[in-house]
Amino acid sequence: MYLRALTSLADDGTTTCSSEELAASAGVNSAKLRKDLSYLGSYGTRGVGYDVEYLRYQIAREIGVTQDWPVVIVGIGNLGHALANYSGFRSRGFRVVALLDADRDRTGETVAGLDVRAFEDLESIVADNDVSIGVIATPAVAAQSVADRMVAAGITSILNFAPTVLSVPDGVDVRKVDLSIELQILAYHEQRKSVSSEVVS
Amino acid sequence: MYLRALTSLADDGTTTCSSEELAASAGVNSAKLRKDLSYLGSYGTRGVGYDVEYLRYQIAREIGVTQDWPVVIVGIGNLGHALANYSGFRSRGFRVVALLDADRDRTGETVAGLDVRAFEDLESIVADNDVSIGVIATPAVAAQSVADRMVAAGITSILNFAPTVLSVPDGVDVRKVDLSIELQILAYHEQRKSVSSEVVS
DNA sequence: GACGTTTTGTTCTCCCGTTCACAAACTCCT
DNA sequence: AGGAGTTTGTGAACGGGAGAACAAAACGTC
Ligand SMILES: NC(=O)c1ccc[n+]([C@@H]2O[C@H](COP(=O)([O-])OP(=O)(O)OC[C@H]3O[C@@H](n4cnc5c(N)ncnc54)[C@H](O)[C@@H]3O)[C@@H](O)[C@H]2O)c1
Ligand SMILES: NC(=O)c1ccc[n+]([C@@H]2O[C@H](COP(=O)([O-])OP(=O)(O)OC[C@H]3O[C@@H](n4cnc5c(N)ncnc54)[C@H](O)[C@@H]3O)[C@@H](O)[C@H]2O)c1
Repeated sequence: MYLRALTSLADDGTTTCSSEELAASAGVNSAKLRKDLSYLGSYGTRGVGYDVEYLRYQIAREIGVTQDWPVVIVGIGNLGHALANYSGFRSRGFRVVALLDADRDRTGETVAGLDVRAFEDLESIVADNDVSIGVIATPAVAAQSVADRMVAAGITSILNFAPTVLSVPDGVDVRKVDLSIELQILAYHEQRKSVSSEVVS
Repeated sequence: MYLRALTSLADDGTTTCSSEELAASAGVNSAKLRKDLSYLGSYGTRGVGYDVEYLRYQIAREIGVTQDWPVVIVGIGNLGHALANYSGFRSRGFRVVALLDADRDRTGETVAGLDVRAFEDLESIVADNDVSIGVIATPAVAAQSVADRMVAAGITSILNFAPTVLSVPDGVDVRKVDLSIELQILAYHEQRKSVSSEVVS
């Protein structure tokens, strides 16, 4: 989030910023921001603030997005199409090297300038491109088996969009994005709002 | 997550489950699960476990997804199309009542059986359908102004996909889904893995 | 009806992230 | 050069979530 805020400040032509300003753009408390940054090193100047470009680079280096990370996307349906077409990944240090789908009808289709390839090609693509990050956008029932194949092929980080809990060996990271649950959380708070207003009225 | 795990168990024909089993399907610790459920009430039976269907209904009721929540999606680009076509929302208590876009070329297009309508129609759609949840899938530059319009129209919960911090009045909930940050988190751990293995070798 | 077994509900403790608050460090002005 | 003003970096206090552990409750068996 700080990286994003800094990039945005740099685009606006800002060269220097205080922890207060940066915290405001990132939407957090300034003390938290300073403590977070202090774990990376002492990149600020007391009485002055932080150099936007310098700090931006330091954070990018710490995260590891100064290099380009190759990524494969498996499951080129509704969501897979959107992800493949998204330009924001490229500009933030990620490069989609392959789109894979089990459906023979989709194989050969071209999405965002890339051919959709057969799921069987996973192993060779991962090996050839040194891919360590995989995205799962298949239906939930297929997700675990896709994850297993990914892990066997050498992928060690998975971003999962399917609404299912994946089990993977130690050493493999999984993050999941669950849009239905996000909506349900909103609905819960929404319900509580209307309940409490009913009590008032 | 528990709701999803219970639905999945119910689909498998399971009628009763222990906290241990349910925790395993949800991917959490069983003590945590029991404590979480205890906030809702005492729905289990000691020595037996939980009745799957009964507990499922109780959680759904608590969250507020026994009723259908009307939702509007603004920004029918790559991501908006995917969201509109997603059937999982409907089955989890949400109903997409309108798709809105500022681009006149998109207006009139039909996506997932719904006409894409002009962004100007927001106020009347929200009022007519009693919409309280809005999804933002526009570019980042437009997100804040869309959010402002939503709030003015009466929406009080926003799910934001644009990579930007939204500021909204008190009483309005915002949740954001940031896919680039998810990938960056994976990349960070990935980088640390390779650094530590280099030290070993 | 008493006893052993199973499983929940809850207490207690630990740990970690967040925030406050302030000393240290830097700049600028006189 | 020195003092006033500003802003960082960090020690200390706070709060809350997570897990271990156990008492209470239900069930089955004899
Ligand atoms: N579309 C959304 O907006 C959205 C929102 C939330 C969650 N999701 C989740 O994301 C996932 C994908 O959603 P979608 O709408 O794109 O579904 P989809 O059905 O449109 O696409 C799924 C794709 O995966 C492919 N596939 C199926 N099994 C496969 C396998 N074993 N190996 C490789 N590819 C396989 C299918 O051929 C298809 O192209 C689902 O799990 C869904 O629940 C989607
Ligand atoms: N596509 C993805 O997979 C993906 C991934 C991560 C994040 N995002 C984010 O989601 C958002 C949408 O991404 P996308 O790829 O669908 O972009 P897109 O450009 O394909 O679609 C954006 C849509 O929003 C509409 N729009 C623009 N300004 C508007 C306004 N003021 N009011 C209403 N509609 C307006 C445009 O006409 C367009 O149809 C972006 O902020 C993007 O950063 C997308």
